[in-house]
Amino acid sequence: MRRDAVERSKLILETAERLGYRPNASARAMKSGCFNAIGLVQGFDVRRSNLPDELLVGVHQTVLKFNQHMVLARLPDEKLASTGFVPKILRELMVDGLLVCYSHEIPTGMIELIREHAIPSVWLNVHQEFNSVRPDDIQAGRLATEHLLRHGHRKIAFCDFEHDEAFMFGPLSHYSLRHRYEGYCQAMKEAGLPTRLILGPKRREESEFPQPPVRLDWLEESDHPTGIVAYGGWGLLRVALRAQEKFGDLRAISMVTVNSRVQICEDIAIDTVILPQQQIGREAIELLQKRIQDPLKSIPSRVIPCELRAGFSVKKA
Amino acid sequence: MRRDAVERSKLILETAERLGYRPNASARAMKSGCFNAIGLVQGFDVRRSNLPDELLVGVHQTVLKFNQHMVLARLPDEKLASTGFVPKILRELMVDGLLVCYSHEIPTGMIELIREHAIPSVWLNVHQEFNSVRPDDIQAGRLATEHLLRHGHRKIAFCDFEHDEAFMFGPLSHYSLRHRYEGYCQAMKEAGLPTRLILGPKRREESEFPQPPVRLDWLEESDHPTGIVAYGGWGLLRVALRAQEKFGDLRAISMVTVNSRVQICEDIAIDTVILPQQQIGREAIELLQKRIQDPLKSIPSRVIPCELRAGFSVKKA
DNA sequence: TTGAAAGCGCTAACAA
DNA sequence: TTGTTAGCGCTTTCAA
Repeated sequence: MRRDAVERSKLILETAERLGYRPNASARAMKSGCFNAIGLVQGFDVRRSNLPDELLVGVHQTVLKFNQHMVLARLPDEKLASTGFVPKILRELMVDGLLVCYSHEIPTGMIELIREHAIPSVWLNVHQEFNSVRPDDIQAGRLATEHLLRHGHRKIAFCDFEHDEAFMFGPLSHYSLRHRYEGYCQAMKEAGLPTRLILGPKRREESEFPQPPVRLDWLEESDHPTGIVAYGGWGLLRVALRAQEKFGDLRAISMVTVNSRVQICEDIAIDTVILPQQQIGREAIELLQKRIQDPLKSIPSRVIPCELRAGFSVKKA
Repeated sequence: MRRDAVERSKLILETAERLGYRPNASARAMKSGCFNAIGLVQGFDVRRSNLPDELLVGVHQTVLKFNQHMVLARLPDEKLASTGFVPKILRELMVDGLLVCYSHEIPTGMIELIREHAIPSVWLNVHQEFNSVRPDDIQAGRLATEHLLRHGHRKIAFCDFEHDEAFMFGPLSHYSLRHRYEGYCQAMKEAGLPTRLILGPKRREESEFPQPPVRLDWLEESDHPTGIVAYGGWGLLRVALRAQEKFGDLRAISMVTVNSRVQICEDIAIDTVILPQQQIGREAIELLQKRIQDPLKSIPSRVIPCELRAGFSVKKA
């Protein structure tokens, strides 16, 4: 009997497949009351809501584990600012929760819109106490600095070649810049060393030309820094090339940066504090499951530590 | 009466909004028989299925117009190769059509899997006669070459610093490389000039270090090319730097490349044949609508012409 | 003009 | 163990 049943169910499954039967996800959703879907909300502007590939990989892997799928909602930034526009993903019921990816200049009303509609949501890379996941940028700054200190450097500067001071301490900058700088300052203070902040002229839109030159004047000082902790970006190449010119060595200035992956600069792999993007994606989805289960309960944000990956851009001082 | 009805319906809509009512997309899908959703299928490996941001923007804009949303399916490449694994997006009914983004090394069985399940689909950036959208890479190669010819160059080479010959003419390379080369050859032949192909040693994985050096030996020849058409990638920077060293001018060798956007190389905007990614995204979605309406009818692939955007990397010969 | 009901495909609960 | 049915939320159709 039992044996019979097993065989029969097997036959049924085979026949179903042969006939190309596929269960209807909508019907199942309606019955079960949940969509098995997570919405990913971001803007059209990449810089507003940058989503590194590594993070997406983490997200997809985890979503797969929960047998969910992702619904992508890329929202037109201008329309969102204007009155009354509500994107489809908020207007209709179609996902169980939202992953919100706005790190810079979050569109007006986005936050209220999401709260009003009471959809369980988790934010990526924003500095808020609850319901978000982000890397520990303070620790990242520390790690980078301590790495240079371990190599005997004493004159270490923190550099961001792409932003000026007004921007860095203004309302439009991302907290990660200030946090990494803070971590750098902490490490320097603990080592009893003075801090130094080197900022650049503000660069223009990426597609614009010409860009203002990267600030390299500090390299001309007799007592110039021997190591730098960089916020990111491509300025490091210019530093290396200038070092090549001046000291005959691309690696004359030791450099550490913070990034999602190791960046190659003139065939030199940069020593990098790796942002744990994949893990961030994973934990964000896991956090979101909890929020879906109990939408009213806010959950403390998760702050994920970073790891240093040594390259070839740091020498003994 | 009529007036009354209008006011009443307004009141109802307001109340609905106030109470946070949102129609259930699944219920609607079940009733209407269509999901108003497009699935985007890609692999985890970025190089296998690269999806430039511009293309996604075009896709999202168009999908918005049709009141659809995107479902993202990132498929684990290994599992797909192994027997029996069928991803959720194919296993269940949840989208009206698929946008398939595999340009390189399409996983075994992916094609049959999609055909077997008979889901209307459009492929991106593949060389097939029906149901795909891609840029006109032959024309791209021509445009780049003609641009150099117009500037008086006669010794023009086609370069790809990242692949060797075995790869280029082997089964694993992307058709776009051969097409761009073909376009280059056509233009040179029409001008009565000899062609020259410069390939590099194969580069290793992006994250690996060190990379083999870019081939620059041709620059040492007395009769070296004065202009190059490049397939893409970062080799141009090395050429410019070598030109700087040798001729005291970063722009001594005129360079044109093909890319989704203008690339800045040592503050020089490269003359670029722009791949019309946004339009590709748009047309792909439009094509997909037709396929959804009539799934049995194959539609000839659309080949989108490119445009040249002048920069500062081409000088009169 | 307004209201009731049927049915989309599925599953969980219930009856045979 | 097996087969039947109710109902998820929506829209369309039909009846009042």
